[in-house]
Amino acid sequence: MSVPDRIAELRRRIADADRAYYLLDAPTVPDAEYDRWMRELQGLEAAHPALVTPESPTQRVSGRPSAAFAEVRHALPMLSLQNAFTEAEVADFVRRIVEATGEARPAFSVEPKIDGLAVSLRYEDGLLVQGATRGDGARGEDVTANLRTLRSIPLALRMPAGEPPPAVLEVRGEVFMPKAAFERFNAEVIAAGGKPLANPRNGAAGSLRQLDPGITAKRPLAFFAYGIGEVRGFALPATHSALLRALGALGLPLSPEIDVAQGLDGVLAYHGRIAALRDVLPYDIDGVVYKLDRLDLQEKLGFVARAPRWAIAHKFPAQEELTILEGIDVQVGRTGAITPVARLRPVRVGGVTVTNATLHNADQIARLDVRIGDTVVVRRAGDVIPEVARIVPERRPSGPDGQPLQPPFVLPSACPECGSAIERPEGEAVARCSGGLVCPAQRKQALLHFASRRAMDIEGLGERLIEDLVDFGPVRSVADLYTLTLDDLLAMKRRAEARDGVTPETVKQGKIATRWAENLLGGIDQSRNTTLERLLFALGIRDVGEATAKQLARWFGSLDALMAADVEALLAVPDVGPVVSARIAGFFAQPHHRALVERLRSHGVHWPEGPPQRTAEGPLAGRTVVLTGGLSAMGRDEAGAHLEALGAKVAGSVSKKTSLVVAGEAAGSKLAKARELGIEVWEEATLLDFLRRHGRLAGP
DNA sequence: GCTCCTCGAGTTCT
DNA sequence: CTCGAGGAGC
Repeated sequence: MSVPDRIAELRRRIADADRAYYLLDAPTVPDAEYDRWMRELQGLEAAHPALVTPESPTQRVSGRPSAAFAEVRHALPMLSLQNAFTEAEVADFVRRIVEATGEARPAFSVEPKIDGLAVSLRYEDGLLVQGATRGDGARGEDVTANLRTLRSIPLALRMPAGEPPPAVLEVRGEVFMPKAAFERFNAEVIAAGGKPLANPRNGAAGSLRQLDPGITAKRPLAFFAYGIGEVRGFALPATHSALLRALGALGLPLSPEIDVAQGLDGVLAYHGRIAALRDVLPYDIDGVVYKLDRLDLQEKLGFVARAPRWAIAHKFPAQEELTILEGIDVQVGRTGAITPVARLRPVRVGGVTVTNATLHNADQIARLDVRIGDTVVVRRAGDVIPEVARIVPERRPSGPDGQPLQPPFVLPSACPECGSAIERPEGEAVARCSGGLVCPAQRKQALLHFASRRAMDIEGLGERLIEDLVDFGPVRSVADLYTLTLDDLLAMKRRAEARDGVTPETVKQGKIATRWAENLLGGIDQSRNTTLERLLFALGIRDVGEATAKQLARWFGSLDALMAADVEALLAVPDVGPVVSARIAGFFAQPHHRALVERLRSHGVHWPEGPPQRTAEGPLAGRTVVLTGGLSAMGRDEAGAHLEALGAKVAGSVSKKTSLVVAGEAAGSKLAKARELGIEVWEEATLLDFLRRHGRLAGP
């Protein structure tokens, strides 16, 4: 056998073995044999460098660490999917498809929704030339070198003999870390004294973003294909399921659970079947995906705001786990609100480790009847925030008499931070510390709020620094921030470090260590230049949030006009009723609040003032707009500011009164609601076009 | 007085 | 995101 033939044979055997091992999970050759082939191939290639090709299995690790990842523009955007959490939502989805297509019982290509990260593989003339992350859907990162190290990703498409490869074939799919491989990998890392990966999903994402492909190569990653992007010179079959089979024939790995289901009952049965398999599947999933099978019908249905109308992700209900409630702490908020927080024995729920969960208030504790030591069900609801769903009464620790060891939990009657009485007004759910700004916790929260991005936006002033400023520095009220000197800050730092028993870095390192203090002073200085609405919000008047502050600023135009307004004048402001109006008037009636405002002014805090603006003007006057999802060209705030400048009222939630919804990337429940109510929806491009036409944006 | 809309406030983890 | 409660309209 000639050397080129032998090389070709070895490459084919290795590729087949890779496929069997990673895709079919059924090794066909012993590891030793595989290693022998690989070594032989490496030897032959070393002796005949001219025969080395990029798609040879020896070339998976290119070895050259890239400095950073280049940006890749996807030829066709990588789409997001609508989500459904209930059978009713799926029924709606199927009904819409039935109505739009006239098919009584449409066929769906169905697959598990793998919890990994989406990538796009670009094959040109049959060879893998580029691999990219999803990014924002339009642009991702070039991670070709890293993806090449995945043994389940073919470097070259396996074409049937005599058939030419497609000129371009972009394959979309999911990179993930199989559960068993994740456990094995972490066990090894821990044994070696390293830091384990948090969960398979993050492990996969982190591995792909390694600058050194050599590291990625050591991570047990796998890939499943689920769709395509740009295609040239490749005859598309009639259905999505046939397309997937075709990808499989080209050597691309597919989830073995892929199937075809007919109609609503079919997809729901599939959902049930996969949910039952969830724990035994070798990879993490968070739901299943239904795609209308016929490609011609897919095209007919089209897209809404970057999500196809012909596909939906049917998510599994929030995951629940059992753990032990080790204690209940109480936190004091900016308004004095007392919030009980459950301290939990750390538990992994839906991919993240949960140690805290809010218990909201005393009513919630009573409703749940949680006691320290109880076994509780922790759930990650609404995708993110963990909550204690219920307790497991059978597991409550009890004494020999059968009585619970722990009494029911009662909120303390004195504030843990300042000792002031905790009061709960009749009929209200929240209890509050009565200490006001005497309470250090409230003072710190007030400062944090004042400095926050949406208020005065003081860069460099975070939670940690505020702790020290209040405990060891001269800061008692927000106005004190504007008289701070470098010496104050360094003295404060020394005291804080002395308490912590740290060698004073300020002394040790001299000038370098003053950098943070200079940055903070710079941040404070910049915040002097602000707007009336930011200042009003920053003052932290109860029930005056961003929206109300904006209304007040517009209505009165100047701070003096607002401060001079009585309860009656305030009632005339939109969205201000008796409660809020009394709070505002009450706030400014207090001499120390008036003095605070004067101090801020005299220390250079300033903002533009103007005449009252009590009516909206512009092309969007009278329209209420809601922004949802992520925009790529600008932030949501920025878009909102543009819309307001054109006369729109920008609201936070969708209702009958909403006249327009702008849906960006990964828009969720608000978009769904807008559709349900039949409200006009714009995608980002429409918005940008509109802004351009009204002179809010330059260029095309 | 009832009901629907909004807004405010608080929260978790990476 | 969710809950509670204020505002506004009927």
